[in-house]
Amino acid sequence: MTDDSADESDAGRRAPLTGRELAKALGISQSTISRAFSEGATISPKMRAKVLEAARELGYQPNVIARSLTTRRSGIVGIVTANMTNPFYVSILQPLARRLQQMGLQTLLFSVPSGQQIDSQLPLLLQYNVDAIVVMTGTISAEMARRWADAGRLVLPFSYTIPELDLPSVSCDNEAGGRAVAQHLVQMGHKRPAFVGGHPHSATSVARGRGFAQGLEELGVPLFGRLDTGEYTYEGGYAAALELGRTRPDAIFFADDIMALGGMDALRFGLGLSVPQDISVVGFDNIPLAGWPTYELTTFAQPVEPMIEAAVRLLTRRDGEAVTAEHSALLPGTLVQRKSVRARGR
Amino acid sequence: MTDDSADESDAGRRAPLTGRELAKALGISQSTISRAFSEGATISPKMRAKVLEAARELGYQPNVIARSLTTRRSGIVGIVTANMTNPFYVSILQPLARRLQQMGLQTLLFSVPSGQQIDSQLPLLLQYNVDAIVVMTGTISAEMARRWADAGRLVLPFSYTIPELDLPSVSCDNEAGGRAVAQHLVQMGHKRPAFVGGHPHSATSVARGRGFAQGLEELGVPLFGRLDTGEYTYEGGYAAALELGRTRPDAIFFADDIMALGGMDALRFGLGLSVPQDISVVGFDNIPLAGWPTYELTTFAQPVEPMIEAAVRLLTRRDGEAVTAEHSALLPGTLVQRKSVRARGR
DNA sequence: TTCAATGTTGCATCCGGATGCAGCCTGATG
DNA sequence: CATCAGGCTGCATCCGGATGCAACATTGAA
Repeated sequence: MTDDSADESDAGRRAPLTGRELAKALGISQSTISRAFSEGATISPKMRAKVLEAARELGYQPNVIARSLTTRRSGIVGIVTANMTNPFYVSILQPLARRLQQMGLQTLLFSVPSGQQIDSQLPLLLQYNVDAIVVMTGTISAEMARRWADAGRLVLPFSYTIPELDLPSVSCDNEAGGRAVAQHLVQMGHKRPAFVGGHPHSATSVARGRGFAQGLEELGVPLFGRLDTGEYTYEGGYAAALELGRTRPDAIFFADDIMALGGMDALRFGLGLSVPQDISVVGFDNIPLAGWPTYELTTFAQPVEPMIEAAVRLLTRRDGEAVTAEHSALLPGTLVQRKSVRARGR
Repeated sequence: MTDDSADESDAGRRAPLTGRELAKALGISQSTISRAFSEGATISPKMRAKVLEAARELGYQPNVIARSLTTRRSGIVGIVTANMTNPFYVSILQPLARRLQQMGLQTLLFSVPSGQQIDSQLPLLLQYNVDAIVVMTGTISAEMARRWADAGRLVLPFSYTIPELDLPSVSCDNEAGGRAVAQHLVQMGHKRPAFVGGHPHSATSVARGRGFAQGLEELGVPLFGRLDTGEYTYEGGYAAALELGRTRPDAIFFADDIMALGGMDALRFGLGLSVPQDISVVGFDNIPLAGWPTYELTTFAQPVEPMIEAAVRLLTRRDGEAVTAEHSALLPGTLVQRKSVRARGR
């Protein structure tokens, strides 16, 4: 634009251009630069265009850190996760991160020991002016949740809920899913269906188990057996299936896919049973592995896409609108029938 | 401590305590607070203790954002990844993130479309004053790499290298791995070994393939077939195995495990072959799935732990010491023998 | 043509910590 | 007891943008 802009664009310069430098080059004030880059600021369209054009030319971009110092917003969303070995979480994490990126948000990954209270980690995240956190695991104290709400920060349990707190959450309708599985199994003629949960107190596991048990009860089939020691892992599912399998159920519903796969391997290799000839297996999540020919696992699919969209919508709300439990999204999933369930004659 | 500290600790306060507030409460200056929290600052041990104690009591923690504005360091490490569906990356990401956390560093997750140049994303990361980036995929232009080096930022290719650039990197000795696989297969009596790579130009795939080919050559066994269309995915491996399998090799070495698993399924379910009776399969990485009883995949294990330690060591270097390609860590892996390779008689 | 209302821009200051420099205090030395 | 060095602390200012308020420009109406 102006003449002395030339040396500013010198490729050799180290530090990135600051707003004041750009302002000087254009003969205007730093405030104007700032306004050109903020949405609703009072600035003439002509001036804004001029600034943006010059910025593009000279490679100026507002420094996010400095900005967040005053705005107290960072454009960063924290994601708290444990157990990333579970493919389901990965199949969430990847698209979620990418969607957030598209919306101009960054993703700060936070890995916590499985099942633990995450309170102790949160102040640290607050330090980074994280705008919101998506919690895929663990529990939060009411006290800490309140502190975050007070600070205008959204805490969003994803794919599970923390029943005691008034937090919005995004999850699949787990209870309906459990019920759907029960109906399917009964319809296919099963008489001795069993259930393997993740943890006895995990809200997710409890909901799926409850839906399953109620669905069976409604159809007059008793729950043949139950174990809550699957821990949402392959190994846990393997061990649980080994134990439960000896009692000869004719079907096992696992509260998630990775446990179901472990369970199938236990039934096949540990007990020498054949799935689905000797026993049917159903999972929950519909991770990619469930479709592999070795497993062909029938499973209740979580609506991953809609869940991510719902989360993104909540995360990109303008402040001011408080977001409470009423904004929760409880989305319906669908039963995906493959080959791990067989009709049993009677 | 002092009397008016009482109302500072009032649980109802919204914004976190600032250094100036804490200073006032203690009757000292903000500079002193700052010094108490920075490593090599000139401050008496007694004063530091007093400040830290009061800080703990009143819940003060220095604001990371403000700090990074002047220091130009943020304590954040960016991790650039594509293809998180590959369990290998997950098995790196999780422990790496946790280790970094232990060192007081945060992890900013950056997901880019697979195989793409990541240049366009990097300025954004620089905006966040990210201290370093760990690149698990993609390529960087020399220009951009230089810009980062100039800014005192470490760019660390992990588990692969970008041959043209003078960057340190952490990876497994892929060529040695390929050679070890060749030796094992020949020793087990294979005469028609084939190779499936990820991409024709991927440095990793090329190195593994070269080691394999050279190893075979040294032992006087010709490479029976080769395909570089595996794309590091299950589906790619499946397709490649289908194609290659028809030519009847007696063993296939896949450049990574996930392709190998796809390949095994293709051989078994697509071609009706039995592994290892009809054909042997070897992978690379040693992901958890490789040990599952359905697969029992023989594979060359990457030394994940040492690789992560090496990365953390490079990432936590004090500045000033330039880190160049000479600091690269090329770590040895080990062949894990399971049941997907069978000795072939004459 | 004049005055007011509206629209733009600049000035000054703030966000929370880091840091160069000056001033103070301590203790050791002569 | 005086003096000087070295160790600590406080003061002032900076990092890069955001923003309330005042000043100025523009436009339209009277």
